[in-house]
Order: sequence, then C-alpha cells, then structure tokens
Amino acid sequence: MSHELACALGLTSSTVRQDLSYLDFSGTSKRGYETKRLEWVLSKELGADRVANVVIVGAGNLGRALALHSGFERSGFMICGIFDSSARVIGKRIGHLEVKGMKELSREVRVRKADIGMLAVPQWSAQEAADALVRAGVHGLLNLTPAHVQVPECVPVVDAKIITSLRELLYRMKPRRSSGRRRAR
Amino acid sequence: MSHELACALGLTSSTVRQDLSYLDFSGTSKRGYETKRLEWVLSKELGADRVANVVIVGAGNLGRALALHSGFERSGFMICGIFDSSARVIGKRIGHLEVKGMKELSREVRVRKADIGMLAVPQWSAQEAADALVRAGVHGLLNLTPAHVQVPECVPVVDAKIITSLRELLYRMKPRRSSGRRRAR
DNA sequence: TAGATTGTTAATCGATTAACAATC
DNA sequence: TAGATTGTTAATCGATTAACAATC
Repeated sequence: MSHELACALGLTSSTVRQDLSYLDFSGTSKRGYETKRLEWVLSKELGADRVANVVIVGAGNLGRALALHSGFERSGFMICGIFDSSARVIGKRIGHLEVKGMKELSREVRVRKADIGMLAVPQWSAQEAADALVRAGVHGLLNLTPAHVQVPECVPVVDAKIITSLRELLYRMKPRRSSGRRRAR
Repeated sequence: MSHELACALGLTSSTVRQDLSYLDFSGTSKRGYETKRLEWVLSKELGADRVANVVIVGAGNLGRALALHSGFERSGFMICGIFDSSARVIGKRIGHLEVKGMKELSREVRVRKADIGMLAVPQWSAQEAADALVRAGVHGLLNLTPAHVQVPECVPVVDAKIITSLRELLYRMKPRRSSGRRRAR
C-alpha cells in the first residue's frame, strides 16, 4: 500500500511511510491504510478542510486566466477579487468578478477577509504590488512573477515562477558537457 | 558584491560564491565581479543563449494565457504551437497562432522543431497529453496540471503546480499547533 | 599596510533512502 | 506459521552555511 502510493506519487515507499509517520494516524501491517481516514487526516493537516480567500493583483492575460480557472474553487481557494492599476481594465468583468482599482485593495481585502494575494503583474511592478498586498493585510503571497519580492518575515511567500521552471527544464534537458567545467570539490 | 547579489536573491553570500564557483569564471577580491562577463557566462551555462521552441497542449484559459504571455519570448522561449482535442476550439486564433488538433501534434513538433511541451490540460487528461507529447518527440515537459505524470526517464519533467504551491503557502501561513502531533525523532 | 572580499574547505542541516524489528 | 507490510532508527545524500586562508 505504501508502495502503491509511492509509485503513484513518484517517490519511494520509505518516504511515504516516513511522511505519514508525522500524522496522527497509523496503518495496519499487511492491511495498509484506511483510505477514508487518511484522506481526512491529511486534508486536515494541510488545511484543505477550510476555504481560503484569494485576491489577484494584475488583470492581464495571466490574472484573467487565474480568475477564470475553476480548479481553485474545487480545491478550496475562493477567488474573491481581482485588481489592476490600469484604467483600461478597471471595471471590466472577468467571470463573476469585476476588476477593481488598487485604491480599493485595502478595503476589499478587509471586507472579503482575503487570506492570500496572488501576484500576476509584470515583473517590474511586482515589488510595488507585493507591498500593497502586505499593507492591505493578506497573510501570504503567491508570486507568479519572475521577480524576487521582499516582504516582512511574518508573511510567507511561495514562488511559482514559470520561466524559472522552464529554465530548470532546459538545464536538465541539456546534455551535460563532460569537459571544460570546474568542480568545486 | 556577493553580498549584494545574495540580498537581491534572498540568499546568503556564501551560497552565491559557492554557486558561482561552478562556473568557468572568477571574481576579483575586493573588486567583485565583472557583471558583463558574469551575465554572459551564466546565460551560457543555463542555455539562455539559444531559443527553445515550446508547444502548448490545452487551449483553455490557462493555455490561452500562456500563448498570449509575451514574457516567454523575451526570455528565449518561443511558443510555436497550441493544441487541443476539443473541436470547439480547434481552428480558433490565439494571438498569432491557430489552435490545432491533437492529430497534428506529431507533425507540428517535427517541422517546428519543438523542444518542450507544456501541459495546460485538465488534470484528468494530463497523462494522455504527456504521452502524446513524448510520442511526438519533445525532449522535456513543463507540467502545469495538478497530476503526477509518468514518462520515460530520458524526458525530464518539471512540475509547476499552482494549487500545490497554494497549499504549501497555506501550510506555512497556518499557526503550527504545538501539541497533539507526533514527532518521528 | 589594513581592511574587505574572494574561493574553498569543513560543518551543519534537512530530506530521502536503506535496513530491520515489530506486527498482522 | 510464513510472508508481507508497517513504523522507526540509522545511513546517505545534496544543499546551505560557516569559517578562514589567499588576495587585492
């Protein structure tokens, strides 16, 4: 059973068992795990049992795609607002939302009880948008821009940098040259 | 200078120096690094000096946003095709591209010399799309779906799972309970 | 020269894996 | 019982950090 999970997740059975040992949960030797309860305990530990409210800053192609993506709500992330600084898009409808201006960010974060801010702005305004979100009072940031943003330590940031991922992929695809490179040790 | 880089990247100066030591490149004590050459050596090592051709599978909200995103081309990733299995979208224009059917994937990958396939399909068809891309001959996959895809070892896969990133963020935001949890060691 | 910054070695840390006694 | 699978301890691995001699 730990072997099945491992295979499906691309890990070893050892890692699976090790990780599960952190949960308040036990399997039964030879019988495996009680899937229903495992599911429940895991989702509880990961916080998937409650809904998180998310605001998006940036209503360009990416922001719009995120706002329209139905997968978030299925996973317990409710998109409750989308913001942009450009008068050209403020007021436009995206799905069931209306694009609001950055001036309204603070109030909206407060009244909608937004927990998370998603950065979907161009790289050069990432820091500014991050600052605005932190001031507005979100408790975490998902950064989709290529920029590294500086925020207070109490606000965790997770980076989801697609271009960086592409670079990593390219690097792993590249046949490593076996000469001409120095090794540090 | 290594301190400046470290600060900007959110690392320690030690890590920066360690990492740079893998390059065929040296700084000068007290003077720092020759930025122009560093830039060149780095981009060379990361393969950023040549263009990679990318095809997108899935022309939903996400696929469309990716196709329209101008940041890729600026970074040397040329979107050279977008594919979908649904007759409803085949033939539509997205930017300068036309959505093609999956039947055309193999030929297009060959004639466009596509290196990378991006998975932007719903989770339940991720494996199928991955298989099609591998058969078509791409050399690497960027997986934007929440699914774990199985592919031959010679084809690297990088996962860019936004929902997983959101879960990680939520986990880091959550005030850790100090009791009721078992520690493994 | 003296102080600062590099490159490199050694120490630390966390995560993954291996090994195996306990258990069904 | 015998074989398989779990939970847990110990070993391995790679990445990050600390420390410091070399150098400008």
